[in-house]
Formats: sequence, C-alpha cells, structure tokens
Amino acid sequence: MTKTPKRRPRNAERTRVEILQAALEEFSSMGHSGARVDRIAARAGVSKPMIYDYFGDKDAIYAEALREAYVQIRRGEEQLTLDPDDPCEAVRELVRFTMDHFRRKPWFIRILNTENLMGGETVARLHDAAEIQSVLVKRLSEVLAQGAQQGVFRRHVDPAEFYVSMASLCYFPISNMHTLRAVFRLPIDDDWLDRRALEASDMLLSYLTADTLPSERPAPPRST
Amino acid sequence: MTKTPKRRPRNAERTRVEILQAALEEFSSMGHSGARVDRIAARAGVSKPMIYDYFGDKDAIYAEALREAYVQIRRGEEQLTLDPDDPCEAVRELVRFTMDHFRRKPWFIRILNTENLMGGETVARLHDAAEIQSVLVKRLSEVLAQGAQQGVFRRHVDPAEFYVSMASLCYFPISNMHTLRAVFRLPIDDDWLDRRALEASDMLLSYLTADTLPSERPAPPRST
Amino acid sequence: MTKTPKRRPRNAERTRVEILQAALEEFSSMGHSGARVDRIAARAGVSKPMIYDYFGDKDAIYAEALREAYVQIRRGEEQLTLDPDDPCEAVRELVRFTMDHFRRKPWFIRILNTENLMGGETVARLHDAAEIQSVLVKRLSEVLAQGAQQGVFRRHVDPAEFYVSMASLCYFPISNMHTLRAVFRLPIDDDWLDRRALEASDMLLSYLTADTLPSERPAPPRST
Amino acid sequence: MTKTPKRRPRNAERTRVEILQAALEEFSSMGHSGARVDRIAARAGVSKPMIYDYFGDKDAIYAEALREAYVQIRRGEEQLTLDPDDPCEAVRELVRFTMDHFRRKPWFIRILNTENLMGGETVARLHDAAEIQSVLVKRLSEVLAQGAQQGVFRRHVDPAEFYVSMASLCYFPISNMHTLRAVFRLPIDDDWLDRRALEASDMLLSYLTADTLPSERPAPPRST
DNA sequence: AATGAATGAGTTTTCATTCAT
DNA sequence: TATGAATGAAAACTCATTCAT
Repeated sequence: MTKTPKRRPRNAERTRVEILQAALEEFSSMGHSGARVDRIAARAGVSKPMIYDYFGDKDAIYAEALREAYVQIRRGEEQLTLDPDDPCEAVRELVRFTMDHFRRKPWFIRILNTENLMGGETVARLHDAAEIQSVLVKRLSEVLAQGAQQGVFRRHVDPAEFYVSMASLCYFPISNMHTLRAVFRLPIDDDWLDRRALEASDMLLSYLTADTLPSERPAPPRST
Repeated sequence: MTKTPKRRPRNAERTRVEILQAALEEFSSMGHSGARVDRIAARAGVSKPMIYDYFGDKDAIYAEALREAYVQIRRGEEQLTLDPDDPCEAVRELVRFTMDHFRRKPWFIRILNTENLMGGETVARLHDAAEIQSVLVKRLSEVLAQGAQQGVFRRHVDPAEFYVSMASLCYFPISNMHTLRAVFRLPIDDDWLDRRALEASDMLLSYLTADTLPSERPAPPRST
Repeated sequence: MTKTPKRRPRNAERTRVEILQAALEEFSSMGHSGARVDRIAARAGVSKPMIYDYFGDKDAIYAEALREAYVQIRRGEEQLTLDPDDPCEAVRELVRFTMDHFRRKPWFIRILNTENLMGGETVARLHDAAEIQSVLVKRLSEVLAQGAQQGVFRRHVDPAEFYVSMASLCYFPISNMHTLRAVFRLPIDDDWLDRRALEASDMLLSYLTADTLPSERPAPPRST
Repeated sequence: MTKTPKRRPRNAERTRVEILQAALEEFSSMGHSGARVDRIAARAGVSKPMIYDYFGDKDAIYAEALREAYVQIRRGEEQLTLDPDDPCEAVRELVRFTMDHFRRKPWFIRILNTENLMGGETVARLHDAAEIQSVLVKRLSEVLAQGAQQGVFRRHVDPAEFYVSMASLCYFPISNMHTLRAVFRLPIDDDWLDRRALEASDMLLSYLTADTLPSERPAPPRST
C-alpha cells in the first residue's frame, strides 16, 4: 500500500511558477473581476493561502500574471531570426510570427484586453514594460532600414507605427473571433487565420513598396 | 391632505432606455463580472428592483446592452453617405467613419472585448446579430464594385474580409491604447488617431490599387 | 397552519438599535479581535449583510458600540438626583450609583477595557466624547462646592481628579474581579461589592473631611 | 565542504525566556484573540514551529505569559523594603512602588485586563496564583499592624481589602489612561501619575488615620 | 534541533436577487 | 408601480497549526 502524500513537496520556485501560469490562464479567460483565487489555486494544485503567501493579494497576482505574459512573448521574439537580404520575406516572417504567437498563447491577447478594459493602470506600473517589446521593434527597424537601402521599401517609415499596423492586422481577427463569427458568419479557424496573415503581409508590403502613397497622388479625374 | 408620491411615475420606454445606456456604460467599463447592478441602478437613477422588473437578471441586461451597442453603431452606419464616383475617397470616408465611431462611443469597443473575453456566447444568441453590420458591408461592397468597374481597384476583393482589415486597423490602436502607451511610449491622443486613420487609408488603398499583389510577384533577385 | 415569516419585517430604526446592542455585548464580551460579525448578526436576529449595510465594516460597528456604551451611561447619570443639603450623603449616593452602573451594565467596563487595550484610537475620534460624562462631573462639582461652603469638605478639590479617584475605587474591583478572586481568594459577589462601595465612600469622605492632609502634616516623632 | 548551519543552536532556556517575553508583549498589546503567533515568533527572533515545540499551542503560551507577568511583579515586590518605624511613610512607599510597577511594566495591567475580559479562566488554573502576591499582602499586613500598634492607624483593617483599595487607585488611572484623556481631557503623563500617587496616599492615609470613619459618625445636623 | 513550506477551517466582506409594504 | 430592507451564496483573505527536509 503506497502512501499518497497529502501535501505537495516543498519547492518554492516550482510552486511560484505554477501559480503564475495558473493565474495567467485564469485572469485571461475570466477577466480581472471574473477570476477566482480558488480556481487559480486549484489549477496550480496548491492551497489558497499559498497564493497569498507568494503574491500578496489578488491585484498583485494579476500584476505578476500580466508581466509574465509580456515576458513570455519577449522570450519568443528573442528566438526570431530574419533574413537580412530579403526584407519582403522578413516582413512576411514577422507577420507569421506575430499571428502565431497570438494564436498559440491565447492568454496574451486576452490579458491585454483585460488590462485595457481596466484602463491600463497595472501596465503603467510595470517598470520594465517599455523594454519588453523593444526586441521586436528593433528587429523591425533593421528590416525597414534594409528594405529602404535596397530601394525596395519607401523611406521614413516609423518602426513603432508600422508595428502598430502589423499588430492590428494580427490581433483583431483573433481577439474578436467570436463576434466576427457571429456577425459576419466568417469561417474562423486556423486556415482562415493563415489567409489573414497572408492578406496582412500583402497589405503591409503594398504599403511599403508603393512608389507613392495614395494620399500623395493627384486626385484621379472623375469619370463623366 | 394629498399624498406626495415618492415614486415619480416614469415613462416606461424612457426608463428602459436609460437603464440600457447605464448598463452599456457599466458593462463596458467594468467587464461582465466587474459590473455592479447597484451601479447600473444608480447611473440610471432607478431602484434596483426596477432593473429586475425590466430585464430579468444580470445576464439578460448584459445581453440587451450588447445588442444596444450594435444597434447604436448600425444607426450611425445608416447615415453614412459615400460618393459613388470616387471610390478612393469613399474608402477614406469609411475609415474615418469607423475610427470615429470607435473613438466617440468607447463602449462599443469595450463591450465587444468583454464579449469576446467571455467566448461570444451571448452574441451567438442575438438572433439578429448578422443583419446588424450588414449595412456597412453592403456599402463597402458597392464601393469595391465601383472601384473595380472604374479600373481603379483590383477585382475579387471580398468585402467582409476587407472590412475585417479595415476594422483591425481602426480597432486595435483604440482598444489597446493603454498598453500601447505604456509599452511603446506612443503619444496617443486625437491627433495620433487621425494620423492612424490616414495611414490605415493609405495601407488599404495601396492594397486595393496595386497592380499585382506582393505575394504574386516574382521573388526579387537577391543582392549579391 | 400559520405561515412563519422568513424575513424580519422592514423596520430600519429597530434593526439598527438591535444590531447596536448586539454589537455592544459581543465586543465587550469578546474584545475587538475576538468579536465575530456572525455572532453580532445572530444576536441581533439579522443577516450579516445588514450589518455592513447599516454600519460599514467591523471597525465602524465597534466605534458605534463604544459610543453607545457612553450614551447609555450618560442616560443613567442624567436621572441621578442628589440632596444638596447633605454633601456627605450626596457623595455616598454618587459612589453607589457608579458602582451600580458598573455592575449592572457590565459591557461598559468591558468595552472601556477593550478600548484602552487598543490604545484609545477610537475614543479619540468620537467627537462628542468630552461632553459625555460632563453631567456627572458637573453634579460632583456642585456637591464639592456645597460641602466646602458648609465647612464640611476641604476646599480646592478638583472635581475631575476626585472623579478619577471615585471611579478607580468602583471600577477596579469589578473589572478585575476574576483575577482578584483567583489571587486573593476574595469572596466577590454583590454583598462584597456593596461593602466595597461603603469602604470607598469612607475613604473618599475621610479625605474630603480631613482637616489637614496627611502629606501636609508634620512628620510624626519617631518611636525610639 | 562544510555545511554552514543556518540554524544557530540556541540556549534552550534563553530561547524560552525570549519567547515568553515576546508573548507577554504581544498578548498584552493585542489581547488574546488579537495576538498573532507569527508576531510572537518574529519578536522573539525564532521560527514558528519553535514556539509550538516549547509551549504547545496558543492558549498554552498565553497561560505561560500570564504567569510570567505575575512572576515579574513578585520579583519586584520581593525587593521592596519598608521602614518598620514609620508606617505612614511605608504606606506611601507601597503606593509609589505599585504605581511605578504598573507604569514601568505596562504589560502587567494589560494582560490582567485581557484575562479579566476573558472571564479569568486561565488565572483560575494557575495553581500558584494565590502565592504570587502574598509577599505584598504580607508586607502590607505588617505595616498595618505596626501602625495600629503605634496608635497611628485604626485597627481591624483587612490587608487584602486595603490592598484592593490601594491597587484600585493606582491601576485605573493607568489602565484607562486613553479613555480618561479623551473624555476628561486630563493631561496624563508621568507628572500627573506622580500626583495621583500622592493623592492616593493622602486618601488611604486619611482613611487609616481617621479617628472614626465617616460612616460611623452621627449624621450631621442639616443646614436649616 | 530547526525551519521554510504548506493547509483546513475559519472570518470579513461582497453581490445578485427577492420580499414586504 | 416603485423601492427600502432583507438575505443566501459566494468571494477574498487570515491564522493557528503541521509537515518534510
């Protein structure tokens, strides 16, 4: 007869990590108010008091979970390698990576939505928030420079602004999948998202490779 | 001696509308779980039991508030007129309108986020959800057809898919303004959003007016 | 078959008073930390949320209970009448009254002890604390003046200081009855307290009627 | 490689004493329910399980802390020497000593209050409680006898009862200092307590040296 | 012998919902 | 019709106590 141990073994670091991932999932699937400390404890296989021991209170766990979401995406971005000789392909790769990360780690989008719903008070207090996505923007910056130098891309495209456009096109179809499905009857699944990634790339590259921007062209002659 | 009635009799329809708007604001600013029936009552200037009389329970109010958000945007869209002779300008106008609606009625974006966070169960049950944005898609459809006929736009662009791209570019900078501000230190204000609208138009029109899509072009010769 | 009403009838004022007395008893018998909101609710025959509705939180109930204790003793003091022609008897009456109030309303002493254990933060914030025992001190003041005028009492006895002495002699035997019983094996009961009241009166009157105070007398000649 | 022991071995007796003093301070400043085992451990510089090893459970620590309070006061009383030839001065010295002990070891008064709030169950079970203050009562007894023999004090004064009066006058101004300050605006500080000690002595000596007690004197003629 | 880690059993507090007038 | 008063059920948080190393 084997003794089933009633307590989990003493392992502070492991416990901390498990609580954090559990919290990330709970907060991102239920929102801040909807999240339940009991469920975080259950998901993490830990008793409730542990959570308070490790983190303090619900808001503090939330803040740590939010930071964890950023840390995870940064880890992904750091592994990204881009071909410096083919800026167009590099842009495609960036789009694929972004769409993929949003898709594979659904809690990232969800906890960002939660945070924005709450007015961003917590992210404003994450002291290292700014560094977090710096990796991606730096990569993007290099790609844009490379493309411009090769004469393939227009010049003077701001990397952060361009990142916002790219992120927009990847974020919205995923974050709003449920309402889009209901309202437009769109067939939202992995294939559809792949096609969205392709379309996003096309759109971004059309913009980057256009000789002149539409807003700078002369008004076309009206058809009479 | 006449009894002064404490309960001012109210116009039933007006009361309903006031509760609905209060609910919309409460749900969109606090999320579904974060919303408080007390606060909805207070915002609407009504007693709590009234709310239960008119709507049933919290979920029912939520569902009605969500529908109300869609109804409001449809009302806006119906007033939109587009110049049939200038498809480019029409696209610009659509972008401006969309960005503006998202900006002026912040609860629309916020309640959509809330609904998507919750998995879209409620919107799936709104029986007329599909009709709701039909107006806009129909307008868009006409614009795309017109542009194609004039030889200005590429052919075979799906209006719903194109709408998703347009909405993405308008939605994300607003819905995620707080995290963007914290992470990228972007100067998010009305001017910035106006510039985003311009950039979105340029991007969309580059895509629509491109002779060939980047993904269909032959791979560029590598720099040696 | 009579319907047992499951809810108490709607009567805000009565409910408030009942919660208050229940709180006074609970806090005074269990101390601040030992008091349980559940028990206050049960004693008052009310559900827990009512308590929070009426008072706010545990500390707020405590503060109101403390004030109530003072209000109750003031009500007693206001009914006290003293014979102006017989200052000695008046002092005896005051002692009897004080001892009696302390004995009959045990929560008064107990909540004062609780409050002093906690450092008096709450009483310091009761804005009308100072007026509360003013009645008794004023009565006492008149009695001392009367006695001085009749040549029975010494002059220049400060009424507040004298009150402290009187209260000391009445308070301690009651507040510390349990430890006194255990340590001195004293037969503490109503009779004993009556004798204490008599002894207190004798002591106070000896002091008031002494021609000279012991501390002002010449040192007695040492016995050789 | 030698393991540096994190657990410094400690002198068992010293550890016990430190825990005890920490417990005494914690219980007397927070009350029985308000006391926290964590804080006792922290104050004592010891881990929580240590406390359970040494004492058993919270109630057991409380009981030991209460006994410790009595033990400490007894230690003080044993050092007290009184001039047998000057009973008045001896009484004064007793009062000064008592007031001083109450003032210098504030936890004594506070833990007695706590114990009395709890109904004295613990002190009733301290098997040597009765001996504890025997020293003081014995000294007092000798002083009273001496005074009576010298013809300075009345006879037949019960030492325990007299002790209660003396203790009352010293205890209450200290134990209730916070409420007295708030209610009577008394300037409670060391000087004030010194004056209280003097007044207490005067009162007690007036009583002891009075030829007849007020309660045994004929009623004074009424003023007409 | 000593303690960091863990938890069961509460305790305070909140909130959607309903009754009684 | 309208609402102040009331509550059951659940949530966040605490704390004495014990296990495992």
